[in-house]
Amino acid sequence: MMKAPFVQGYLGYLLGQANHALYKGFDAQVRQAGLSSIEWRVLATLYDGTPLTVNELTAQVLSKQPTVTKLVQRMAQSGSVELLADAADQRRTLVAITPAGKKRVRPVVAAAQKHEAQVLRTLGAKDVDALKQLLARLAAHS
Amino acid sequence: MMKAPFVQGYLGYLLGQANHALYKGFDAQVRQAGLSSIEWRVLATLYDGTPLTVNELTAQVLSKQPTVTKLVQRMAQSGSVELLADAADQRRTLVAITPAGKKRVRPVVAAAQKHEAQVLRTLGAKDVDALKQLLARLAAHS
DNA sequence: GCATAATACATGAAATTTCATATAAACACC
DNA sequence: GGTGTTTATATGAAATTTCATGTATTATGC
Repeated sequence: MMKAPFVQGYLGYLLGQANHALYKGFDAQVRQAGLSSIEWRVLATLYDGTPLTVNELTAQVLSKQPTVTKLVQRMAQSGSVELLADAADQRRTLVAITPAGKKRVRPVVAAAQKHEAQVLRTLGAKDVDALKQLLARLAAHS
Repeated sequence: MMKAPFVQGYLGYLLGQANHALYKGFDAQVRQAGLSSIEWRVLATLYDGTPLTVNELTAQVLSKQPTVTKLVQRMAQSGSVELLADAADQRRTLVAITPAGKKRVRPVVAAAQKHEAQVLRTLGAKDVDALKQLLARLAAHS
């Protein structure tokens, strides 16, 4: 009997694998909308919320600050987002989704919701709920 | 009362956030060992298992094949891994961890286990177990 | 066994990400 | 209200990643 490799039971590994598996399910939709995975994350985050600062967005999209600065500059060029000054603090740059950006992600958001519903049916609503609770707790204090 | 933004309840988002939060906890250890996060994933995956092909490794480290090809070439230069031919299939390249590579990750693996134990105490063993089960199911069919 | 298709990996050029650092605005305190 | 500190973002150069495609090897159907 072989001892299971270290990573197999490691929480960080399992999280990564689950995340990857889930994303693969509709990566195709993201590409079809002409988006990269990180652009998808940006637009999904801004989709129905208020504008965020570069720093806030950095935390949301799990990347580094210079990456996000340049990413949103490119996305502003392509018209998906708009960069605004913050009157209350001139150091900040606010990032807002544009109507064109919304239009572009809308089908992907719909696909994501559909995909989520599919997972919900597969795993069962109760378990998905439990999973979300646990993930939230993990994100909160670890 | 404000409607919660779409992403807040989205499973993929929660997975990403949890993953990120967990990793931040010992990112410092990884850096201290002179590793990037992806090099850490490679070495953790190979740590106590058998050599893997580039393709297998690609799935494990959640990246693209050319990325992994070049990554392991650099890591072979730096002595952390070794690239071997597969006698059974000459198209394949096997990637194995070297003694030097093991030595370099060992403290990080230890830190990871310690960190995991910490999370276990915080969330409770039972819940962590449930979480792992659910993640495994999610990774299996989504 | 030969032709064709499929698989596994490598590679060059282009795009993106990252690190280190710069800049500029707000804050703290005397 | 000036000086030092911290915070928020930008930027240049270097490193990495990605896309498209190339090459070599194995599998398949005839």
